[in-house]
Amino acid sequence: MQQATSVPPFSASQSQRPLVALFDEYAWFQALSTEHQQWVLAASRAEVFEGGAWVARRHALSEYWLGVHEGLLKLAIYNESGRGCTFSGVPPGGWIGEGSVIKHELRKYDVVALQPSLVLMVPTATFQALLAASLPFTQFVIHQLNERMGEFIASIQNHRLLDADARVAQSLAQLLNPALYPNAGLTLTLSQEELGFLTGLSRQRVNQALQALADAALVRVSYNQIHVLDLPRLRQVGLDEL
DNA sequence: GCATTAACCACCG
DNA sequence: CGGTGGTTAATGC
Repeated sequence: MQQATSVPPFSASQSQRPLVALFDEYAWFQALSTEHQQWVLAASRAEVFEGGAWVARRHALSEYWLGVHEGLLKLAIYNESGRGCTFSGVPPGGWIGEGSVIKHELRKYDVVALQPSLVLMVPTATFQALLAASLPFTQFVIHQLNERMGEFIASIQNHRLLDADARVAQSLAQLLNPALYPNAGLTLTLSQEELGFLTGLSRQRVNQALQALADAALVRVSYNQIHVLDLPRLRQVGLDEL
């Protein structure tokens, strides 16, 4: 894995569209006053990361609040021997890193791009200023933290109570949680190996589970992609027996 | 028995 | 070629 191109000048993004068009897709941005929107646009930037690139490193200063505009990120920890532990995947529409930004802490996990990704980067100072000045922004952050807390609790429950097939189903469903990831589509470009890291299962077991879910017409699997056909039923897999 | 691991190979891009 | 994924045999719980 290599660092992606990272020269952060003050200017707007090097990518195709103007920043305002990117940010305007997010409800929290639309809820800001015009003045507060200008704060964001003046200080933020968009950056493209290659698949496999580090977006942020554990133990580094959290300089940005990160939004996934396109692609897919994951939150994970790697030890010196290269063994990793994946906590969460973050599809388009997801915003991460409030915790470290709010607490002025070093980042507690690595952020890796699993696919070529366009990431919106809001500087820590801007985030703090919005939190202090904007009620809509504060409400959004509380909602976001609350929603993700629920997801992590569900993750622990899934891990301890559900069989492997249901755990895979729940992990996929979590990646499509509209409250956290409003811009995620129904197709995930994600290798079965990565889904194994995400669920704590072997690649082979994930493959079995995906075939079972495909047989039940809940998903369709193709090369490096998983297409969700029936999200409501996928969400329900394994939970009826609890 | 069921799941994981390693190994091998075929296929896709 | 490298990444992905289907399969199998050995091993572990």
